[in-house]
Amino acid sequence: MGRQDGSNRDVSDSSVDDSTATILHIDLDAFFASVELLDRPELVHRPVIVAGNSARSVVTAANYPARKFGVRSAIPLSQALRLCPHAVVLEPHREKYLQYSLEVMAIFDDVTPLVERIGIDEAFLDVSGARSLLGSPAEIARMIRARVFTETRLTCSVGAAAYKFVAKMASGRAKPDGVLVVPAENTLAFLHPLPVSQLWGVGATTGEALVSRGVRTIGDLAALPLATLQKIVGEASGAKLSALAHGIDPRVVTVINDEKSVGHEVTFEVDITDADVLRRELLRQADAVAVRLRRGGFVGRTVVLKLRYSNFTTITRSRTLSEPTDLGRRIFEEVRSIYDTLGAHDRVRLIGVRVEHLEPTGGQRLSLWDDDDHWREAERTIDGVAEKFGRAFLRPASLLGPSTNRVQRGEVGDARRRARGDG
DNA sequence: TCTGGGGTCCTAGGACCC
DNA sequence: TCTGGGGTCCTAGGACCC
Repeated sequence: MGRQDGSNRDVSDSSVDDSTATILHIDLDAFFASVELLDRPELVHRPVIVAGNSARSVVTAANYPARKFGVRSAIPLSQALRLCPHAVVLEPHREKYLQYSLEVMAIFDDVTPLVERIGIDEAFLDVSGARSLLGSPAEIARMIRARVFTETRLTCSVGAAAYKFVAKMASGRAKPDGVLVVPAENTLAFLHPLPVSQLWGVGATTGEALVSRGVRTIGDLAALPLATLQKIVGEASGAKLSALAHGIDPRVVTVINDEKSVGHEVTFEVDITDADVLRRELLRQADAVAVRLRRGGFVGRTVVLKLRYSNFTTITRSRTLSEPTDLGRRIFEEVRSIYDTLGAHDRVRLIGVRVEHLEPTGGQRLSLWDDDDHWREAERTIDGVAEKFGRAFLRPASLLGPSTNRVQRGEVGDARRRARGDG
């Protein structure tokens, strides 16, 4: 294991046999903050926080000088500024982060086709097939880090291990700007002394439940009888956590990541009581969700409304449709109806729309129009026609005869059904 | 001085079917 | 006759991750 003594950031001990550590986890350091600092080099040594400009913002990212004051991702910005009043707060620029992300991921793709992206700033790489060409995992890690820095001026940290979650935990302990290699035979020696809260999948709730029962380290967790653990965290989670604590992780690096739901939500700057404002927001979100569904080539079967009230209690209400949809109108109709049946309610802090149970539309996406404004127009046309003449009107164009207004409208419905693969 | 927005996975109860 | 059990779908909530 490199860095056992915490003295060197890199794996310079050539006696370490790293040939079994073929899974790399690569994590860009303080990613959003680092990207912002590329344009503001004069701030590099000052505490910098990236957060939205709202009274209810939370910290999106913080650089290491800010972290020294206890500033962490996801804490309220107001709290962060109490911890570190002289921090510089910068607004996020997601498009820019995406560009850098693509650049970095392209470097990973040069190393191996087995790249599993995790969010915008992390990835797993299976380099078992790249060793003969590119060297040992530690050498590959060094090469990737050098390329990332040369090409983007961003630093990243790399964990190398025989198992995904060990690689993930190793990169966390290598941060910032470091490498940590955990060969297979060192897996348990690496894991067992660590606090149980650091195990991937153990969050605040589970961590507290375990510590309150005297389970402090991952070693303690491994010693806990499976049935006892399952009584605490449930059957599935118990089996998983127990396996991880024993250094067992069957997950492999997977390139394909099927999307299972698409949603949008927003927290208002002040709580809202006006039902019309909420309905308008639902319409906006339903449209945005529909655009993303179509862009991805999906229809969804279940529509979910999410509300968070002023006291922070959060509810969800869902309905499964008889036919899956990618239409903003249809999604809106459903969430508005759910919302309206909820009746009188408290002040609303957050509202959101999600569509689940996605299916590919089958066949290629409809290419009648290229941009979403035309799509929206088509939706309104279809729904307008349906309201006026009934759904039966939206039959395949072939049944309607030559080119009239009606036929064109019929074609829209037909093309949409074909794009979905159900007609 | 309260608590973002994007997601995934699991649990649990009830309906319903065999 | 008063009672089983498995499987699946649906819904609501919660833990967790980035």
